[in-house]
Amino acid sequence: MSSDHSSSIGYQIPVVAADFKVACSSCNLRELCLPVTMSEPDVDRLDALVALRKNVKRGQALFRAGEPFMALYAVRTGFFKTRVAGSDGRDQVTGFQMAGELLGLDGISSDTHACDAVALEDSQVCVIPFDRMEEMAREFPGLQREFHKIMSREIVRENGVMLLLGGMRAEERLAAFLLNLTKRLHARGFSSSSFVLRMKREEIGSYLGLKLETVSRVFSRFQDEGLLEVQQREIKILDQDALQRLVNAAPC
Amino acid sequence: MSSDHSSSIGYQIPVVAADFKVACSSCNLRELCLPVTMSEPDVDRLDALVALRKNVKRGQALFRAGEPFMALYAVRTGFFKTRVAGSDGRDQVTGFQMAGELLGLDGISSDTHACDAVALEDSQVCVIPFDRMEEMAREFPGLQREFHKIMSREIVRENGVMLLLGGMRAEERLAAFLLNLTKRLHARGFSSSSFVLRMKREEIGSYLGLKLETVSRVFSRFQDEGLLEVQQREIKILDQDALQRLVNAAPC
DNA sequence: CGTTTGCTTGACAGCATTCAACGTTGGTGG
DNA sequence: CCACCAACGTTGAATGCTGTCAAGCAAACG
Repeated sequence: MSSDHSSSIGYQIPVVAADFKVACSSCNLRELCLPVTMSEPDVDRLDALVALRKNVKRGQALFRAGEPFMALYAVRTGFFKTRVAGSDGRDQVTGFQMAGELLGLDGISSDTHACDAVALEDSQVCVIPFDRMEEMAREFPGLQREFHKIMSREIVRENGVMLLLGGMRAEERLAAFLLNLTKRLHARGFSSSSFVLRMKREEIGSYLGLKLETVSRVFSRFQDEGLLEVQQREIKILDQDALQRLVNAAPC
Repeated sequence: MSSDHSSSIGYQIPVVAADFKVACSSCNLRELCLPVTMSEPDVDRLDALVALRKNVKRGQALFRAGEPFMALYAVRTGFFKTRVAGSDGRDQVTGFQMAGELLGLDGISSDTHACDAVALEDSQVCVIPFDRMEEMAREFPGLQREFHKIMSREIVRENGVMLLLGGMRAEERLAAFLLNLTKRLHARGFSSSSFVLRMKREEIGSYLGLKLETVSRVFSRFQDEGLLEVQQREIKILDQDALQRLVNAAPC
């Protein structure tokens, strides 16, 4: 949209014009992001790794399935969803990413992105050219190890989602989802009992293998039972233990 | 069992006694396994990476969730399933692995295995000490890149399973499962139209988020419709295109 | 202030699960 | 060799959870 406009006034504003030169060494997300285990002097060297930052407006795609894979992206601010498209138009939300989390790992396997990454609110990411990442991983064992851990963590996370999708009932799925959110928000210094959902019911439902009406109904049921308060996207967790018990509970 | 016996006759046969010293350079799975993209001389160096082979009898676990993570395992012969355990005893099969595929990637994230790997038939794996793998990956960009692709491929595979578990109906799930099997068997030089399932109905069901009765029913329905012949675990695909159409078909 | 988008709630239908019985296979021992 | 048992697979009938369809409401946006 903005590029349409710029071309109409006679010259093209390069994409990077809206982006920023930055440094890991001075980033407040260091403890959550790639450099988490790296020593001080090594992190300085990382500054050569993250070339620039990139803004993504709410609703825009950071990348789309089929596009060539060049870089990983670390979420700096904002919130993303990733989704894969089924052959018939169905799509499945495969994850939600917040500050400090990495996007684009799916692209490595075939040098082509396998999913879409869409910003759910105005966001900013650090662009990590993958070739350079691998070069530096060869030089810094700490970076190499951390990167492998991040990929493995993603595999383990998806294992957990498979468990959820494979056998849990609607209430258990939503409880697990909310507990996962609270945990990640807490790790980032936000309140884990009171927060605003960045995604709509339909996106939650897609992620959890439910229809949006079911998500809405379960929210209402949780509220009736006093487990939480819900008003549109505003959530207040009232009984975290009860949610935890739901996740642990046997199916029948 | 054999170690019980050996201790009863007065001395302990070390675990590695049943294992074998081996070389990637002379392995017939080179085109399917880790060294797939590596040049001839580099593969020779890989021989230092794969220390030994290990036999796993049908029903035995190669590793279990909670055990310390030390090595990756490349399936040489046989067939495995991986499963995660839900907190209440439910478990979810997260994958089936055949020759050339890697086991243990889940363990990297926390230095602890996150799932069980169980042999579905007498099997043999190559043991790849992970520390050494990382060392060599720093030395050989080709190995590094291939390893990253393998991890990414696992993430993409799980994305696909999420799509399947999240929105597909029983018939579509089983069709997708069978097509995936035929593809992998074909890549290994086996018939893709006639094969024997290595897993039971319950394990297929767990992987697909279905009960074993449903799996059985859908097999029967496919047979009635002339898509395949099924007799216990023996499968003969009669109409692969129809199965493909099922997977592509819209839900309604 | 009206329109659009997202959320909630109700009634009904459908697909998969549950429960149960029966059939088949393979191994063991009489 | 056959009987028996245990494990696995098949099939039927009934229940139930979630999906579907539809209407109404609330919030966001221009």
